[in-house]
Amino acid sequence: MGRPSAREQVLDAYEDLLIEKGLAAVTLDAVAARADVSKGGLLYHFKSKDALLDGLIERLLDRTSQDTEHARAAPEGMVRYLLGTSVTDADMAKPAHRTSVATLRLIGSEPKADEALAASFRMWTDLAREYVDDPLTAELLGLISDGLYLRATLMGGDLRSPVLDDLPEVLRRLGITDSRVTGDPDDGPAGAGAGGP
Amino acid sequence: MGRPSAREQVLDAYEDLLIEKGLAAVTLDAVAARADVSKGGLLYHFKSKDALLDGLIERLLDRTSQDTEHARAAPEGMVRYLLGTSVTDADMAKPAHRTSVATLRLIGSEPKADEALAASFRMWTDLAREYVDDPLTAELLGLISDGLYLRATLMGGDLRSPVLDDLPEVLRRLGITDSRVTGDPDDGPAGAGAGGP
DNA sequence: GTTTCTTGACCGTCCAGCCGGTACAGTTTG
DNA sequence: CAAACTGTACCGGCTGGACGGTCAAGAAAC
Repeated sequence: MGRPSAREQVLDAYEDLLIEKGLAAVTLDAVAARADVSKGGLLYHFKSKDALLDGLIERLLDRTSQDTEHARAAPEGMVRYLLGTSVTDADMAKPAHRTSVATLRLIGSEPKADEALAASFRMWTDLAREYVDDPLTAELLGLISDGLYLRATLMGGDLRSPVLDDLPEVLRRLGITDSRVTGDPDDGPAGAGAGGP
Repeated sequence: MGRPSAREQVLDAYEDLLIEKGLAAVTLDAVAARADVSKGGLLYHFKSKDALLDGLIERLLDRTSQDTEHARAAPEGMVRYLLGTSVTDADMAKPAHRTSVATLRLIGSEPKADEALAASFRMWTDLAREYVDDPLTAELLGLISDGLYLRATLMGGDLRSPVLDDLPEVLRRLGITDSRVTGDPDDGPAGAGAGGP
C-alpha cells in the first residue's frame, strides 16, 4: 500500500482484460501493454502467469474481507449493501466488486480461483449468518447474492432485476425485519445516525 | 447424416474434459483422444474448435428446452425439480445438467457461451413466471437456482445446502403453496410439512 | 556503488488447423 | 461379374504462429 506501483497497475490491467475481453484474451503481452509496462517489467513483479493469478486471489480475499467489514457499518443495512452491489454497481466502480467479477471469469479454468471465490462467498454467508438467526434465511440470502453475481457476469452491464426495485418486499418474504439488517428506521434511530462505534 | 455416433461421442468428450479438467486442458487432441477418434476425425465432424463450441451450445439450448418441458410434468413439482437437480444430481447423470455445468466452465472465455447460458437460464425463469403469478417470487426462484448452479461449479461434488433439507419451508417463505408447483397435496394456509422454529 | 526496477529481443513449447493419405460402401459402365 | 469411379468417414504427421518465460543490458533510485 502507499505507492501507486506498477504492481497494482498490472493487477488492474489483468482485471480489466478479464472483464472486458475474457480469459482467452489475457496473455502476458496483453496485460503488460494494458498496464503500460513491458513484459519483462510485468514478470519482474510476478514471476509467472500463475503468480499473477495468486496476486489476483490475494487481492480478492483481501478486498472481500474489507468489504464485509464495510457492510457491517453500511447505513443502508447489511443486506441492502450485499444485494445492491452486484446490481447497482454495473460499471464496477467498487474495487471489491470489480475483482470479484474478474475472478468469476476464471471459473472452471483455474481451480485456485474456484476455491478463492468459494471462500469469498463464504465470507458473505458467514456475515449473513451472523446477522440473521435463521440459517435457512442466511442461506437463501447467500444464494440470491451468488445468483446476482453470476448474472452480472453473464449479462454484462444491462442487468435489471425486480429484486432491486422491491427489496423491502424481498426482505419481508425472507422473514427479515431487523432494522440493523434492513437499514429501515424500523424502531428508533437504527444505523443512519452513526453516532460512533 | 443418419447415425450420430462419432459426433455425439466427440461432444460427450468435450463436456467430460471441460468438467473434469477445465478449459485449459481442452485441446483438439485431448478431445479426440477422449472420444476415441483421431484429430482428423474430429475435424471432419466439426470444422474448427469454434464449431465444436457451437455444437455444445446447440446441445445446451436443445436439452434445456427439453428439460423445461420435462419439469412441467414432473411429479415432484416444477420447483422441486428445478432446485433439486443442481444439488441432488452431483454425479451429473442427467444430460441436460451435465451440459449446463460444462458450458458454465466457459464463462468469461467465450461470449457465445455466456449468451447461451443466459438464454438457458431465461428459459427457466420464464417457466417459473408461468407457474408463479408473482414476478418477484419467480425472480427469486431463478436467482436461487442460478446460485445453486454457480456453487455446484465452484465446489464440485460436495455441495451441501440447507435449502435441500428444508425445501418445503423455502417454498413457504417465497409464498408458494400451489400444489402444481410444489408437488405436495394442496394444503390449506395452516398446514406445513416441516415444523419450523 | 549497489539495489531496485524496466526493457525488448530471443527461445522452446504447444496447439489449431491443414493436407495428403486410407478404407470402404455404393453406383455406374461394359 | 468386375473394373472404374464417387462420396463418406476417418487418420495422423506437419507447420506456422502464438504465448509463457529467460536474459543481458541498462535506467533510476538510494
